[in-house]
Amino acid sequence: MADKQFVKEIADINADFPQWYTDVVLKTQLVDYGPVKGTMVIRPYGYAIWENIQKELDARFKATGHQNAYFPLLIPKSLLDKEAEHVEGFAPEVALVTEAGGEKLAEPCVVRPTSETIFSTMYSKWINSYRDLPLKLNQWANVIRWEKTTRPFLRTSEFLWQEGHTIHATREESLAETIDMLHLYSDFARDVLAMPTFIGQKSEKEKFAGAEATYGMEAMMLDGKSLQAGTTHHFGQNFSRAYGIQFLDKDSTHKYVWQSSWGVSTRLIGAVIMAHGDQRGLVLPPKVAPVQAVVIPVAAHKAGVLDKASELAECLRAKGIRVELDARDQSPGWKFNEWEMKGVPVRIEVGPRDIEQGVVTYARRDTCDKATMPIGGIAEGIASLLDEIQSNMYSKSLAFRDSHVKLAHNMQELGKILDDKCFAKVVWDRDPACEALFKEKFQATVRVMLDEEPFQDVCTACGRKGDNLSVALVARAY
RNA sequence: CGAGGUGUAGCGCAGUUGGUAGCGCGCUUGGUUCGGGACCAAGAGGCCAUGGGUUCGAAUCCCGUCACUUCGACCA
Repeated sequence: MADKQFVKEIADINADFPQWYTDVVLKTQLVDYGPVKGTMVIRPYGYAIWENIQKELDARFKATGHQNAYFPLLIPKSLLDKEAEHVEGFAPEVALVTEAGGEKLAEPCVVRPTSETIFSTMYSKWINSYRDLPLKLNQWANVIRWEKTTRPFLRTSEFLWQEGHTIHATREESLAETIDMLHLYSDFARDVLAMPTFIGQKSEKEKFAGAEATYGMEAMMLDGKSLQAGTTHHFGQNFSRAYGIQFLDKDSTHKYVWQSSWGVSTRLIGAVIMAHGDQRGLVLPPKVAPVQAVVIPVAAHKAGVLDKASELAECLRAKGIRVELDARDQSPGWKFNEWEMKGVPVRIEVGPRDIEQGVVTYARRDTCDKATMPIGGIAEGIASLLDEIQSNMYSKSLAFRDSHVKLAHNMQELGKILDDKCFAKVVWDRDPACEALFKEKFQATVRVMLDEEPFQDVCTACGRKGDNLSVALVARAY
């Protein structure tokens, strides 16, 4: 429940950011811990954020020729075992079902940690001809990965996500899909989550188990740590060979399909919280906020106030704004704080004074500014204010990010940059030993390799020249 | 899985050298309030995480277990 102590506890968000994060997700009633360790109960307020993310993303998937489907939660263990690298990568974290209905199963099933194996199995049955390709499916589902340590939204044993699995006749097409989806994600993060991201290829070490290449979208959190907010994978023919997904091509020969997969999860909610929050709690971008505007009557007992407030709420609702009328019997100040903590973008106050002057008082969450606007045309006014907040939040995030990225020419600089809670751009010769050095010295990792020209001709880590130099983003990460 | 921390009312905590349980918030009822977490009054709510010791007596001391949590290693 919202309380005074909470506002004090998070007074300095930089002092203990992870703690602030945990407090805020629990106390704003986004989630509770589940009875099974590492699981979370997503409460309605938290789930509504996910629903908004789903709605926006799903529309983008459909617009790019994808369809939704659903595949089973339980996967026979033997299916998982077919792709060697994949099994090895996921084995430590799969949950295994060995018994059901009081009897031991003939073959144990894994609870899906991801669904490449089952998609591939079905694809092998469905695909005959090049005419069946491409096939671009997505599913909204839950998966289970038995992680060692967990944090709500960022890493839980069970999480919700979407996973797209596509198969194509050619390598080029499948690679293009992988890259296109990466951009779809980062556009989505920018336009909907108001969150700038870095995109690029993952290092060999950070690659998805079984993939030929993995691409990632990294977002900067307010404490200067990075969060992987989405990934896309190009599998080449690794899975199609393991699962026998073949088609008869125009040239009358059998060929293996080329495959991609991509996903984002409820972790995006965590990303939004950690990218925009402040001392008072959540700050939600209007496009994902469960409640975009809250109407709070002031002196509700006085004649006409409650009527006016509910009339206003109705007017905003008619305009398609997600609005809530808070007519609870609490003092206005109490409500102000609660809704601020919950990150509602706009608060509208209606009191006798406003009514008399034909205005409403509003406060925007992103800047905490308070002003008035005329009651006439209120719906249009609030709608455009929401747009303004959405774009302002992005500008603010972008400015923050850009001022927290620095070039590291050598290891001394890199250490300093990371300690200043910034991201570093390094020049890297792609030697795993250099990558290991980042980790060993600074507990930092190569997040992604950026599509940029090297800013010097030697590797930041080892100082040697090389013909394989690329710019990489190095940061400490969640 | 390693290292710390914490388990006492729904939440946050106090509880002194051992003597049988308290505070704030929240909740219920009634009343006054209402422009930044209002006030008064009356209530309800506890196997002090758990199992074993020590003791006349344990929330308190000792040992074990479990849970949660933070930091590292691993991952969306």
